[in-house]
Order: sequence, then C-alpha cells, then structure tokens
Amino acid sequence: MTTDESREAGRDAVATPSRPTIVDVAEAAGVSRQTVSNALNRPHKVAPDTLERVLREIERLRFTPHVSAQQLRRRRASAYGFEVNPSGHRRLGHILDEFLVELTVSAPSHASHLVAFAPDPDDVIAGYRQTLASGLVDGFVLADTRHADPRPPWLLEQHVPFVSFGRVWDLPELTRWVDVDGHAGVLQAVRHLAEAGYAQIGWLGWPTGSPVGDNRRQGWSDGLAELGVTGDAPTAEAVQDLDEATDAAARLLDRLGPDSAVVCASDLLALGVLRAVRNRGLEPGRDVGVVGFDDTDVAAAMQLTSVHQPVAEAARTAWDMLVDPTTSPGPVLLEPSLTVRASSVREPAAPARAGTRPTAKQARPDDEPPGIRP
Amino acid sequence: MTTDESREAGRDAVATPSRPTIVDVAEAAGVSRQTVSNALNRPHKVAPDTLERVLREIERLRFTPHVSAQQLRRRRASAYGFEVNPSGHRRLGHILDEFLVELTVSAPSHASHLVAFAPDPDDVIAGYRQTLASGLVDGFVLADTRHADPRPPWLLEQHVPFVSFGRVWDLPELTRWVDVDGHAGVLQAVRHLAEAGYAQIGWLGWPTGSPVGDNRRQGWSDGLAELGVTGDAPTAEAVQDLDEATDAAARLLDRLGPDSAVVCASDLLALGVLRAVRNRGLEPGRDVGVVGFDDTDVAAAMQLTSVHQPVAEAARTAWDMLVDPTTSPGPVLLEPSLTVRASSVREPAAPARAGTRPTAKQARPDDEPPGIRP
DNA sequence: CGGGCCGTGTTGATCGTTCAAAACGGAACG
DNA sequence: CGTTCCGTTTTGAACGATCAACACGGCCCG
Repeated sequence: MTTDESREAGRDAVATPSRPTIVDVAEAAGVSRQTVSNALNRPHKVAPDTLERVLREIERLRFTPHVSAQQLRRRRASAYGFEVNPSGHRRLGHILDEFLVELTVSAPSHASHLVAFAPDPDDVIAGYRQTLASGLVDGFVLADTRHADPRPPWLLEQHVPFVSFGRVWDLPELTRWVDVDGHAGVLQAVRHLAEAGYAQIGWLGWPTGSPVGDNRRQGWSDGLAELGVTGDAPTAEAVQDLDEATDAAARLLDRLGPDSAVVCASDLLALGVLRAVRNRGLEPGRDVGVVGFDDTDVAAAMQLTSVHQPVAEAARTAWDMLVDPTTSPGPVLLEPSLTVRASSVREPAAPARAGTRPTAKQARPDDEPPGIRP
Repeated sequence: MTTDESREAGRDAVATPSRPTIVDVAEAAGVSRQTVSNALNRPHKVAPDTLERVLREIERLRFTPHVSAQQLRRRRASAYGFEVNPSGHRRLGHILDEFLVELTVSAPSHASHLVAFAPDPDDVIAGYRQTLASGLVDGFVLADTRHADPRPPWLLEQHVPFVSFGRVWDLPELTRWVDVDGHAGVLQAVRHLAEAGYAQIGWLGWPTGSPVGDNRRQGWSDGLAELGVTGDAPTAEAVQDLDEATDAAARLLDRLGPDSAVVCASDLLALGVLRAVRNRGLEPGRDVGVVGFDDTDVAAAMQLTSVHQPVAEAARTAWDMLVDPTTSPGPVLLEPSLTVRASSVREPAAPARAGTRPTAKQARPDDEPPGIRP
C-alpha cells in the first residue's frame, strides 16, 4: 500500500498536513469511495453496520467533504450572493446588516452558505453577472428593492433563482419575496397609543410617492378609521433629515391638542419629534406619545417605542423560498411587533410596559448590549 | 467534431444553457486548453498574437473561469471567512458591519472573496474548524478581538492565515493586526475642544479594565497634559447604557465649570451627555462641548462631533496583510479623524466648522443618507 | 429451474481547471 | 551537420468528490 503509507506519513510529517479525503476514509473502513459518499448523502442505501463503520471512521479521521470538489461535480454551488452596498451604509439603522447576519445564521440548516459581494454602482448587473458566471453562487438574495430596480427583470430573464427581502414593486406577478407588513405595524402602533389614552394621533411621514412610506401611512389612516376618527387628522412630512424632521414635528405639535401622540414612518423622524417635544419643555411619553419604526439601536437608546421587524424570521423564510422552490412560492408578509418603551407610556413612574395587544412585546433587557463594545 | 457540434447545439437549445468552458475557448481560438489558461494566468508565456486571439475569444464567448474548479486544482480557495455575530448585533453603531462592507469592496482587487459564517456561540472554534476543513476558505479575518480570545492562539497553532481588525491583546508577539489609534483620536478631540475655546475638558468613559477604553482615556489625559493642565480634571464612568450615562454625565457637569466640554469613550455615552445638558436647559455646543467616539449614524443624526474611524483603509490594510504575508507584516495603527458637528461649536449661528488640525475634517453632506431608506 | 428484482456495493467516467513534463521547430553554436 | 538551447505549445495526470452503470448474491415467482 504505497499510497496508504505515503498518505499516513504525509499526515504526520511537517511537509503535508493535508486533509483526509474520501478515499482515506474508504480505505480505513474497508469500503469503496462511493460507499462513503453514500453514507453521507444517501444513508438509506447503505447497510446499517456498514454505515456505522463508515461514520465512525469519518469521525475518527475528522473527514469533511471538500466543498469545491462537491460544487464542481454537482454543478451546483449551494451558495447564494448577497449584495452589500458601499454607499448609503451610513443610513440610520441597520436592518439590512441585521438581515445579512440572520441569513448567515440560517444558512447551514439549508446546507448552503452566503457570499458577500459589492457590485460596481455604475453597473450593478455586471456584478451580478460576474458573480454568477464564476460559478461561485447559484442565485441571489436581494434586499433594498427599489422602484425601477433592474435586478429582478434581469434575474428573471436569466432564469437565476432569487428571493427578495422587500416587495418587488414593479413585477406584481413575481411572488418570490418576503416583506414586513408596515401597514399592520403602524396599525398596531395606533391601537397601542389609543389604548394608552392619548387623545389624538398624528402622522409624521415621508413625502408621498415612496411605496414603503405610503404603505405605512395607510396603516395610520386605517387605524384612525378603526377608532372612529372621521375628520382628517394632522400630518406632516419630512425627508430623512433630523433638522427637517424636528421642524416638521414642531408644526405638527402646534396642530395637535394636549395629550396627543405622533406615529412616525421611521426612527429618525421619531427622533425629530422627541427633540421638538423636549424643545418646548415637554416630556415624551408623559406629555406626548411617540412611536418610531424599525426599532433601531437609536430607538433602544432613546427609550423610543418602535415597530420591530422580525428580521430573523424574514431570513428563514427567504431561505425556504430560495432553496425549496416547490413550497411556499407565494409572497410572505410578516407581522411586525411593537417594542414598547417610555416614549409611549403616560405614567412617568412606571417602567416601560407592554400593551395588551397579542403581538406587542416588552422591551427585553438584552435589547441593550450587555457589555462594553467599542 | 462531434463534441463541438453537440456543445454548440447545447448552447442554442433550451436544454443546456451551460457556461462556456476553457475548452470551448481553446477550440474557438485554435489552441490547447493550457494555452488559454496561460493567457489568463501567465500572459508573458504566450506569444503576443496568440494571446490577443485567445483573449478575443474569451471576450466573445464571455468565458469566466469556474471558481470551484480552480479552487480544487490550485488547492487554495482564495476566500476568507468573516465571523458575523448573531448576538450583540444590536449594539449602538455598526463599525463591524461597515468593516464587513469595506472588506467586501476591497476583495476583488486581491482576487479573493469573503464568506460570512456564524459559529455556534458555545463553541466558536468548532465553527472556525468546520469552515476551514470544508476547504471553503484559506483563512480568516478576525474582528472584535477580546481579552482571552480563544481564536488567535488556535489559528496560530493550526498555521491558519489570519489578520485581525483590532489589536490581539494577549499575544504581543503577534503583529498581524490593524487597528485605529483611539488614543490619537481622543487627543485630537481634546485639542479641537481647547481650540474652540472651552475652558475645561472632562472625560466620560467606561470603567477601567477594558483595553480599548483605557487606551482612549489615556488620550484624554495626555491631551490635558499637553495643554498644561496639571491637576486632576473631572471624570465619570458609566457602562454602555443611556440612563446610566445620563446620570454619570449629570454628576460630571456638576463638577465642571461654565464653558466646559466633555469627551466620551463612545457615541452612546456622548448621547447621555447631550441629554444631561438639555435636561438643565443648556444647549450642546453653545454651552457645553461634547465629542463622541465612532461617528455612528446616531452621531450624525444628533449633530454630535465624533471621532471617525477610517474603516475602509483598515479593510484595505487587512487584505494586504492577509494575502501578501511578505509585505507589511507589522501591526498598523491608523489615525482616526474628527468629524466636527454642532455639538462642539460655540457660536450658534455659524454652521459646523472644522478645526485647524490637519486630520480634522468637516462633516460632509453625504455623511447623511441622501434619500429615503426604510 | 431460469429470469427478474432487490438490496448492497463496486468501478469507470466526469465536473473544469492547473501542474508537470514533454514535444516541437527554429536559431545559435562548435 | 549534429547538438544544444530556447520560446512556445501541447499532452497526460491530478485535484476530490458524485453520477451512472454495472456486478453480485439472495429471494421470489412463474
């Protein structure tokens, strides 16, 4: 057994600390390569005692199949690309970073992994084409889908598997996406505020035209309708800028009566409200209820009640739709939950307390980082 | 040429839209496989006219080498693992997410790519071992190194290539890391505040014992020494919690005179100062100077001056150290810059203005997100 | 009792590329 | 004119796994 000896020697010697291959396991277990392969991939086709013997040797030799070899032979990478965006990553909040983390966490349970890539902003499609053509990935997970997004049509045309976190707005016939129901989230917020006893509930959102923003605003007006509010309630608009948001919030507060509350399309807008409230010597929560959206770290830091997106669940759903195209092909709309903090609680002494809505949840201690992280 | 015909037919037919291989290019250019391979990997070993012909065919057929096949034959993945942490990702700020993005952006220029993985928190090393054993990666990029971190010793013992973003505290002999000079950053902050005219400069930091925090605090005391302050200046401590930070800041403000400023070990601590300042009816910047650390999105939103880490440069440096072990083996300590905003400017009318320190930079408009991002 | 079938295991071919070595043709040289 | 050498190109083998097909023995069945 020259091969055997040289291998064994090689493993012990300093020269070649090479990993064991399937052949090493086969020889050790006294079977052929294919049987080892079957033991891992089709255990039911292997006799029980043989199976046990092979698995024992696999364990003993710490054998792990070489992914590249598998990819080559199977003609499948079992990997998916995820675009990370070099620009715009200083946005408030990091839902997408969180989504990437959760995708990564769920990857092993689908025998897959995630490859990050950063396409050239001037030709995004080229980045996708290149990543795909190299055989590095089988498909993609899209996020941050926009109006007139070039990616979904191209992927569809190329028959490339993909899912999207966020509705694919331009292609209604495309159902392979998972999103968070912003409308429902804002509705919860309105109900919660009404229950907490605020007399009037205003809206601070983005200028109309953005699909996400319009959807959230609809949740607010539907919530008011549900409460029996008939006339038009006060609203204000601001783009994603704290100073503008503060000004808009101030105007909104002028038009709201005492004991009012404001629901916002984002945590940053809510931050503007907090600031405007404090500017006139009032206390968020006690005097004016405020609810944000996204439950970012800023919300946690500022004791801001906010609509929380179930990102981990979204990631799991995305994997399901991606790797098993037969099940759950349809769109999935996840219900967000409300993380209640001091900004929507009127009694100042009591700590943050959850509403009675089934989906409302209390801010848990581990929402805040436990230790010091620089 | 049966092979040729079937291939051509396969490409046109709906059945097999398979990617072109190196053999297709070879046949089209009238050379052998190896020559095509050489044209891409050793162009100098190919006759000029042949080279041109081959490259033209590569372009025409849109040939891209199959990464898995390369990895298998080269016995090298040209990929590196990056651990993403499922817990604790709700920390304030997202320096590490940003670092991941910048790593991804720089990856292609080193003919490499990044694979995200999430090890089991109960056995982190197992996750590293598994990822490595599968041949998916050649090494790792570490981040968030801690005291008593098990990863560096293990990687060293296994002779696995790695670099670290953040000093490897326990192994002084290990030099393969890049970090941001917190000491220098705080020093800049102190100089900037002194120049802006604040009479006294206090420190709000974490409890002593954390290497990062102690390093930053040292920058503050060295800065005061440089200014000729001899006695002990006021300091306070708080863990990473906004309420605690606010209380600590209030105590600190009691001990500081008028026209004072506070330098903080983190943006969250600085947020506490902002709050404490406003609680007593004062205005950050005009009445009390405040500087944070990390230049997170919160800092931008709250108009907080903060020490900015050159994350992109850190990522590039990390790649250099990782893939080319001959050059720059030593540790690299990068100089942060100061992003000046309203919280450290005394005249209320004037917009944020940079100090005269060469590394101080003004907050650029694109620090804030341009559009609406939900 | 011959043929088909089933459970189990083996062998040859293959995925697409690069390494190692050999082949080829022409120029330089003794 | 034979030999050596060099630049260029080609051929065989290998990386480590899986697919496809087949071999083998035992069992059932007509």
